[in-house]
Amino acid sequence: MWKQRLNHNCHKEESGRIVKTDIVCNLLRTVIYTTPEDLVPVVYLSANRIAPAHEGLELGIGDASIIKALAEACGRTEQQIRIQYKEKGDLGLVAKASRSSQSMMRKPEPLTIRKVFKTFHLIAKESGKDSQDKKKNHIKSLLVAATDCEPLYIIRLLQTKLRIGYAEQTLLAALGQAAVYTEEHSKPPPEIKSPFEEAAQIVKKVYSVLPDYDKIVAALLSDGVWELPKKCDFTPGVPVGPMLSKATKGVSEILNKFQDVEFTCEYKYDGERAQIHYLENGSVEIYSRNAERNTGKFPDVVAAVSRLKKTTVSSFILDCELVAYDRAKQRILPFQVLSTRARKNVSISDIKVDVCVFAFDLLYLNGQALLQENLRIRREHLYTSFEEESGFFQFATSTTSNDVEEIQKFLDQAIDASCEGLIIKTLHEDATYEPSKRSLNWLKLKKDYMENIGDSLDLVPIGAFHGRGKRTGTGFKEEVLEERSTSLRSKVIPKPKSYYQYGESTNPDVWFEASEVWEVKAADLTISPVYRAAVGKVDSNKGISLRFPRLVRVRPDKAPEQASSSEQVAEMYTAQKHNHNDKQDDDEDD
DNA sequence: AATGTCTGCCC
DNA sequence: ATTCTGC
DNA sequence: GCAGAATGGGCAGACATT
Repeated sequence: MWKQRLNHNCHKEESGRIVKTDIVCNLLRTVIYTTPEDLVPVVYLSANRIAPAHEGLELGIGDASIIKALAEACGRTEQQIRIQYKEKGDLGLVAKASRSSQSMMRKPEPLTIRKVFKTFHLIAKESGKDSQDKKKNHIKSLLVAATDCEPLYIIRLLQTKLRIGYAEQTLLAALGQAAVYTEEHSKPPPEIKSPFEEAAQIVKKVYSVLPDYDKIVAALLSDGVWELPKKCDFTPGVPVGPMLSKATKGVSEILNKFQDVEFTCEYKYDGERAQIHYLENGSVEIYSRNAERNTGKFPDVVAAVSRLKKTTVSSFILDCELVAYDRAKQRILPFQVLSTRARKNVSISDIKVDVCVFAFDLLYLNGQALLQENLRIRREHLYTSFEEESGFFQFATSTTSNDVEEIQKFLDQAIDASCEGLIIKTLHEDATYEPSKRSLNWLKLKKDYMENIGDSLDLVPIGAFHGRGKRTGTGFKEEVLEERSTSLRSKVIPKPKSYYQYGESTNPDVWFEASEVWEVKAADLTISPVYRAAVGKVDSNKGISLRFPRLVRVRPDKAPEQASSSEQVAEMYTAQKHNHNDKQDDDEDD
């Protein structure tokens, strides 16, 4: 009764989301008709997940462990596997090409979805001494039993990189469509014109407020897709997908998009997104942008919101940014400082980096969902539900204006206040909270999105790593990438020049002669434990690196000698608002 | 006990 | 995080 | 415009190794 085979996943050659959705839809229909009890594992594997994000279950397996398992399973050295990985650019393909050398007395049982899913859970649950060996052995057992294209997909599932143009949104659509086909419970309501399309939207929306396949699959099987929103609603205690924003290039684009509607501008704080659930029974949970449970990392935040909620408040869900904060100097601290905080089972007395909550939205209050309310209403509830306390809990600074110069000025103020920029939100029109949707409703404006503004450096490529896919992603269009690759191929040198400065653990696949100049944009400059640009200028041992680096353009008009100098890089670092500490100077250059 | 490697998760 | 690409 | 797949820096924590 549980014979769904893993190689249902072998649809790499198909192109187009519609076709892929149909294929998965048919798989799901088959499972629903034949072995509905398998639908949960089928859906999880198909989503390339093992549990809801907020449950914190992780495989704890990466390329290194996979290479080790692969080497043992096919009787080869790790080095051989690594070389082949470089050739093929895909560990799954390496697995597929390797025949297991494990001598089996008997052919192992064929793999089933259930078996694979179960094994993934066993892998996730191994911990403590020798756990890495145990995880590796679980992987080997899967590889030994795998046939046809199964090794390929087992490895890719373990890497969480299916790379077949198929991911969560396609699964959700397929799930909705399959439910329409297999509807036994109720016909589509008469007002519904395109049931497949609408069923897909229903499942996506439900998943965005209740990201839990166990619950959704159970409800689909028992009551059907048209009842799904009633059975699976937003639930306090379970994280909602946080509303996201879209990048814009400048104030004029914003005025363009929000021509005749009222909007507000808020500081965009540089910290960690947090969704704080406070339930009637007094329990508190803090979730990250990606729905990870972070409660144990922020006991100070739990205390702050509990203390600063007004007495009329019995439950809430708060959307906010947690920002490192120096209470003595009343200053926001950089993200890099926040990231040094301890993460597990933190005691308030051990906290070394204080945090201020900057609150900007309220999704739930005293038993009532606010998601469907306009921002104006939600924000009023927010303001009346909490007491501000400097350095502990503050409302995000905001202003309401549609004047170009005022907004520009407000952006400058935000940057001066150590923020990344602004978030712009409508107050009435399209102003409901849309979980997970990268809708137009929220726009973000950062200096580094604006042309000719923000930090931009002229850099010389001196080393490179081989990519592992067909396309690449940090400012290189395919054509430019091809050009640069061709041009630099003739500049490859066997060893780095004696004057190159690089960390011991920096081992590029190829080194280049200094030959061309690239203009690179970044959001920030940071002190780096690995890179050595301008080493000694700002920190005696560490260099400077870029946050969110991307290629803007190649500068054929510039020679390597005209690239940004160490002095310039150090200056740019020091010029950043945060970095007005006092440090000494030293020697050297790039 | 100290150091190194790997992983997950922030941005 | 940002950016690019096929649909 | 959506969805997916590429890509970046840097930190703590868990284990493994020395």
